[in-house]
Amino acid sequence: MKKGENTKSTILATGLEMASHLSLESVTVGSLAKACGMSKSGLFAHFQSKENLQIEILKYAAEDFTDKVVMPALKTPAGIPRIRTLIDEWIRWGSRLTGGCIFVSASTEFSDRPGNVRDYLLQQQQQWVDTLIRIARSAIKSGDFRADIDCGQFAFDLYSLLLGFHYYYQLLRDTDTVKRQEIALTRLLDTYRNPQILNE
Amino acid sequence: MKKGENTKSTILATGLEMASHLSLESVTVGSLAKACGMSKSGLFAHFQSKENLQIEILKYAAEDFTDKVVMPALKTPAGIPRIRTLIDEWIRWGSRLTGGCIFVSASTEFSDRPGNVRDYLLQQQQQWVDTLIRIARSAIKSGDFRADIDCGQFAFDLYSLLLGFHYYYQLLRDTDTVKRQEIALTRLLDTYRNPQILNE
DNA sequence: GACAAAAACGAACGGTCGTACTATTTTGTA
DNA sequence: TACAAAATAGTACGACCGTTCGTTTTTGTC
Repeated sequence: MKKGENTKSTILATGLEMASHLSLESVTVGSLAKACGMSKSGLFAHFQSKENLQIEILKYAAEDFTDKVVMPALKTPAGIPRIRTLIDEWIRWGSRLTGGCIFVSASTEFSDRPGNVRDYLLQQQQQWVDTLIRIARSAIKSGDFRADIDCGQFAFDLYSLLLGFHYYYQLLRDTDTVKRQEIALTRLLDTYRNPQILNE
Repeated sequence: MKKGENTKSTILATGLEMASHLSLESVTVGSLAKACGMSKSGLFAHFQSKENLQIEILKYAAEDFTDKVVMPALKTPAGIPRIRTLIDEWIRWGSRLTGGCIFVSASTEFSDRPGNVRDYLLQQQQQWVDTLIRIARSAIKSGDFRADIDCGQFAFDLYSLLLGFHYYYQLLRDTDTVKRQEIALTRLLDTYRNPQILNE
């Protein structure tokens, strides 16, 4: 039987969009049920608690994120091209949702709210930082980055940039955001880049 | 008569701490009243709506922020020392609250929620970006920064860095955050710095 | 087409939400 | 000290919250 699973992913997709638009907490069982055209109890039966619903929304988002952001990057040649793909797809992924990347908003929302949601989110985000670090390492191997760089520092720098983008784009709605991000990214990559040895 | 004003600022201080810890939305009239040891209706009478309460909390926070962050910076000699003071005080200001800088969390919370709270917050944040731009301009005048730099870009770069700090510090609780931020800041300042003309 | 399992529904629960009223207490001043 | 004004409290409201439970509908399989 699979009717249930079908409904469930519809619920999660709607819930994800809603969570991005407002917040994870304000995706209430009642409002989500209304948005899905079903009853509160019918929807609730798929999850066993609201906490579970929130976690499943995050899990659903993470799977989609891996598909649409991480995988395409890993398919791109290691080094700067891979990093560029990652950033481009990150921005594109957030643009599909009304409120931008849900992990950014959920992170600020749950950073001080102990519980399973926070634990799950934290694990996800550490994984994301790890991905950034691994991509920096592969850039060293490919020769694009110098060998003596601090990959953890690179992850910090890059994610800061993405957060700046999110903020400028979502709240300020600054029209120069894309340009600003591009300038900052180019400069950041130059900082870590292996000096080109011409005429060798 | 001034008893009321006294109570009001106690309420706002408690509300600010609560909003930083959880979120602006979850500062409910009931819970805030309980935290202040007074009745719901007694507290509510000071504000005319919850929206108003939220705005007044933001206003209260902004006044404190100006006092403790912006003013000390403006008292520091223009240029890189002023920028350093601004950053140091920004970090210190956020550290006083459980959940870090309230403007960061409120920004992600209200970026997609139309209304007076969002309008007020947006105005505040544009003012903040303006402050960063003006500080960059004064750094040009003081000779610390080159004259050909894009001050708007500097504001973007600097605020991205602060957001990265907030994220690493609040959610990930990475112990290297201060070090990471320091490295990134130094590099950023070097990017904009006027080349030192030695032995002139 | 029968039948069990799965899925969705409807109604109800104790609680809390923001807000509106009317009382009561506390305050500053004449 | 009297008294108006300001501040706080008490109570009640309709709405929605997350959750439970029993019922009904839909589904897949023999």
